[in-house]
Amino acid sequence: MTLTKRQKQVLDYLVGFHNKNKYSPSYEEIAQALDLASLATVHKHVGTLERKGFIRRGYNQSRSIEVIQLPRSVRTEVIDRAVNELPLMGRIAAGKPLESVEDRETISLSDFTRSKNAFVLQVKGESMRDDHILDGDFIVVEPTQVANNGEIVVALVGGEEATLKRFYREPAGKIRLQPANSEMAPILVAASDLKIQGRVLGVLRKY
Amino acid sequence: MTLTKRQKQVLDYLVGFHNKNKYSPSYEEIAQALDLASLATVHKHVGTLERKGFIRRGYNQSRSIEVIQLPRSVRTEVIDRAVNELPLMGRIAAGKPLESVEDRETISLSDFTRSKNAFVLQVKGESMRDDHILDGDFIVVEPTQVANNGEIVVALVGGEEATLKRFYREPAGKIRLQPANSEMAPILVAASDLKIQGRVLGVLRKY
DNA sequence: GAGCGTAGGCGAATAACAAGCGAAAGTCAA
DNA sequence: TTGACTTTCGCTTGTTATTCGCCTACGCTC
Repeated sequence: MTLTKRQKQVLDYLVGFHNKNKYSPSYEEIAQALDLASLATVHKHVGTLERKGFIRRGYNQSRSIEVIQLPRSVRTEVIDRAVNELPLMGRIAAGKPLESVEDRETISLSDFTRSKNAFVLQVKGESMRDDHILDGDFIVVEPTQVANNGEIVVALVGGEEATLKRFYREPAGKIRLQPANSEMAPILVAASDLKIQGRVLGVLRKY
Repeated sequence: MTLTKRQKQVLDYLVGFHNKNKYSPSYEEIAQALDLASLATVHKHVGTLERKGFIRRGYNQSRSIEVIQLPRSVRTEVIDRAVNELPLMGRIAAGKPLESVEDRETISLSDFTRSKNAFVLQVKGESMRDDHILDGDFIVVEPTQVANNGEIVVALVGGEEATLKRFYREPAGKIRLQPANSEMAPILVAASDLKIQGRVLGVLRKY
């Protein structure tokens, strides 16, 4: 159940009043606080809040309004969001102080996966350095058997060695696995000797 | 069920608004936030989100949109696994077929944040290229006013321009902001002209 | 490339509901 | 019984949601 703006104001007042006085206000007092001229309006608000389950009260009993505590699920929701999604505040180097941002786009790991069963590997070695993937970085990998030219893949050469390289088709059914490091030579293998394990969707780095 | 970019923006706004106000926005307010001229468009988006099961609402009732949270049981399996945590399968370039993995370590965004209120910025420009941070990368930023030598910081120079640079203290109360790009010169400023906005905890890149 | 489905969009008219009023009548506990 | 409350009635006036017709753009299939 949700509240409208006005209903929330009424509820807030009820909570505040009770916190202060340990008893609940009369309709007259509520009307004054909310600048209402008619008790009928107050009555309607109170009725609505009761119907929606935010308060309880005794029929015809004065000052009998009780605020019902919110269940924990609300709190959990907030925390879960905070942990798993980070707000995207904008772009940097645009020349602005990046303060007040109302957009509230968010980033979560799912933005990096798309397919449901991606996994992460930690990179060892410098073979992709010139592609800005460093020793210790984490790569998000989508399992697949095929790849397109130029994509970064995790591949198994000759059934033994797993490597991280860029993938290129060459003439005569050959595949070239190209490291991004001028000190390393490309690997040329027959397509039959190569088993692609996955394609790289993203990179994560932790300082 | 998946969302389009626009739909996600709408949902993000709904979540943000409700977190802030504890009640939901009117269609008018949604339209303004998303820069839409017609309420009909908002209505269609809201309808779609409802059909896809992300929100619930009362027919003809104002401000009645509720964002649906998955029950805890489902959440643990689906979200925590697929969305927020990815299995860490091991290290690559170690020479193994990376199949059978029993370790089941996981990576989640919270591994990148530590502090509770980190946020994300998208990098524009090439100023940190030699540090392997590229145009379009996302950086995870922890808000802070201080930094240590050599850390990458988001800083405001002269109250106007926000930049991403490495931070170094120099003699005589000067600060040097060092880009990681041989074509760019370092910036030297008095400490009083510099306001640090945050420190970079990590980098996320999406291909 | 024509045809089709879906997402995203616009404005304006219409329908529902929320919020308000005043006055009178009803309840309850001291 | 009385004073301090709460309920109820009919009616008005915002505020919001819904709907209709029509448009563009994109990706897919035949």
